[in-house]
Amino acid sequence: MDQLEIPETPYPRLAPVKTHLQTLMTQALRQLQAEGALAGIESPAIPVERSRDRTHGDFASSVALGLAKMARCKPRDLAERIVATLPTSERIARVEIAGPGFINFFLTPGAYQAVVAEILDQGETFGRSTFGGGRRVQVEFVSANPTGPLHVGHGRGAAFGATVANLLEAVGYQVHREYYVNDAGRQMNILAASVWLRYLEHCGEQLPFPSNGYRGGYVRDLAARLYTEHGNAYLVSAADLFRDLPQDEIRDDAGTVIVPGDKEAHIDALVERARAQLGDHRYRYIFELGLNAILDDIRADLQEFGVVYDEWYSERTLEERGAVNKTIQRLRDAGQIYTKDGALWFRSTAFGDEKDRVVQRENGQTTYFASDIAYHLEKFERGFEWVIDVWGADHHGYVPRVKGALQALGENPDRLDVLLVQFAILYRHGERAPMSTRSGDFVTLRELRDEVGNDAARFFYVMRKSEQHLDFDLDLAKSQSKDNPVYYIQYAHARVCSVVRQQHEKDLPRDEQRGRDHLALLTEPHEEALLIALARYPEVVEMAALNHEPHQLAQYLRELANAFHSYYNEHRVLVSDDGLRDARLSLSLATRQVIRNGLRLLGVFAPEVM
RNA sequence: GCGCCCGUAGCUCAGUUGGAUAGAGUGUCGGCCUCCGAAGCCGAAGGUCGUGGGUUCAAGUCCCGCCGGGCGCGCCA
Repeated sequence: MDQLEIPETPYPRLAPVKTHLQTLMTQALRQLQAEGALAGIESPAIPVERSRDRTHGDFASSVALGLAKMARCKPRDLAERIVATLPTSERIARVEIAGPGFINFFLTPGAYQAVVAEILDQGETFGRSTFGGGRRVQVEFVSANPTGPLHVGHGRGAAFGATVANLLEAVGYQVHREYYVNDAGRQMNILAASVWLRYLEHCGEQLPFPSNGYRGGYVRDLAARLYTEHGNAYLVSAADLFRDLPQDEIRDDAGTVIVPGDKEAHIDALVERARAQLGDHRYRYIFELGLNAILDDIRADLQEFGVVYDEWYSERTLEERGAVNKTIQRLRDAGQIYTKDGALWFRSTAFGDEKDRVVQRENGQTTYFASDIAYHLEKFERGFEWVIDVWGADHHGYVPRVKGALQALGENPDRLDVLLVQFAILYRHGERAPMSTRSGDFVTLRELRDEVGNDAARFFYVMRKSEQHLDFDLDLAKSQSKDNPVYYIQYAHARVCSVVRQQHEKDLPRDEQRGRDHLALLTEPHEEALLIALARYPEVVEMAALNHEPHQLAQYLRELANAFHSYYNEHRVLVSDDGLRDARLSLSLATRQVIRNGLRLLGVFAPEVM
């Protein structure tokens, strides 16, 4: 499993120029060692990074600062010796020592310009790498219970998970995208009961709708559909139905308890009653009706959002195979199960959890946790070397118990990474949009997509670090101006397309080879800045992928677009000189390619015209 | 109370895994279209990085204590 870990060295696999510099410095250090200096020092990882400040060159290394103590000399002196020993390279214009002992590298113009040809050669594969070596990683995300339509919170998990998956694929992992469908659990029974109760109301029955039932409008819609298609075939007396049930908990609109009760016991009993009164066949029909309608809606919603899955994994199939009971048995065999108060408990405290957890309730039902253990165990058994779960941050307390269970079963919990995504808060006209799941009054993902469009939604969702609360400004997402980063980036792409159209309209000849032959003419400061931005792309993709940080890519694309807009504003592409014109067209096309590649990873469309 | 996450420009956020003088966008103020799309560009102003210690050549970044905000702490999922 070691090979799956993100390498300890902060510089796992770097863009060609960086590795080139590292190689040169490694050679220099070896040379110094051969000469007797730096005795006893193991060849260290050599830090090289892009300089923040242009006066510090293009790349900087702090090796000398790190090794000075062991070498027992001043950092600047060590830097001097390394630089003096450094092999020459045509990609390096000059090397300087600065500050406390940094080694600053200044690249030759040719080293910048080469990236244009590289991008044009590689096309849509530019920025991809083989870092992952084809290892199989599973990314499970969204996995919302099919008890209602997706809301805006799920949307962030969808955009984030899909982008993380795309990024990992881009750096060479074999990615399996999966949605875990909770189609077996108690919540589904509650949905079925809710639909049926609304149906009874539709038939004219009076009844106290349970506090734990699903109240969304879609439940009534399903109930109405049941009535339209089957009339009174599912009608029973509501009075009989509710007789002698455990007292429900009743609250007023403000959420204050008016009548105390056990809402869980109430709803469970109600589900049982429903089953008994309807009989297996009719009950099953309503259950399936609700499940299928909602799941179809979720599937379509995500697909329209550009989120596609390799597999929709059914919890029910786990149960039907007996996997849940088998897993509990395995935990029991491992000595980690005990009985208390009639329930079965997993001793998760033995694995760092705060308290032990129930896997089977007193009434015999296995818990959500139990099937989740079975599911995660099965992920490993299916051959995934690395498993990533994307969860809402409110589930963070759940992490230790799942990892603990895996450990108890002899699996390595480090093979599971749980990425937590904070909620998104919608703002409209500077005001917080109401968002309450309790009453069923929430903004759905579909409503959001309809309002701001898929592109803006995808981009805004991943614009911020996932563990950061997201303020989603609806008005900004809809605006078509530079204020809106999505339009800003897309506009840069469309602009290049427009230049190409102009070139055709003006009948200006273009020769790709001539463009490549004249890349050396790209020496304007704006051109240099753009070339550097383009060269950074593979590094950005790699860092974004390995750290699970799509926002890095989003941020980068804005910077790249800015570099292009600035250049475009300052210089004409379609100049009369053939060589310069073709070189600038090549640069523009390379920019378009990178924007397109980056947006694709984010699931955002790259338009030719806007 | 305990645990996890977050405190960086008026606002929304980055900050290259510990590097050099902390950066963008937005907002405010001021400039740029006879010229490839002004859905754009350029400039100015704006900071005790919540706070107090510690670690070291070097801390916004790592450790500890406070302060403030969010979430979690069910035989719910």
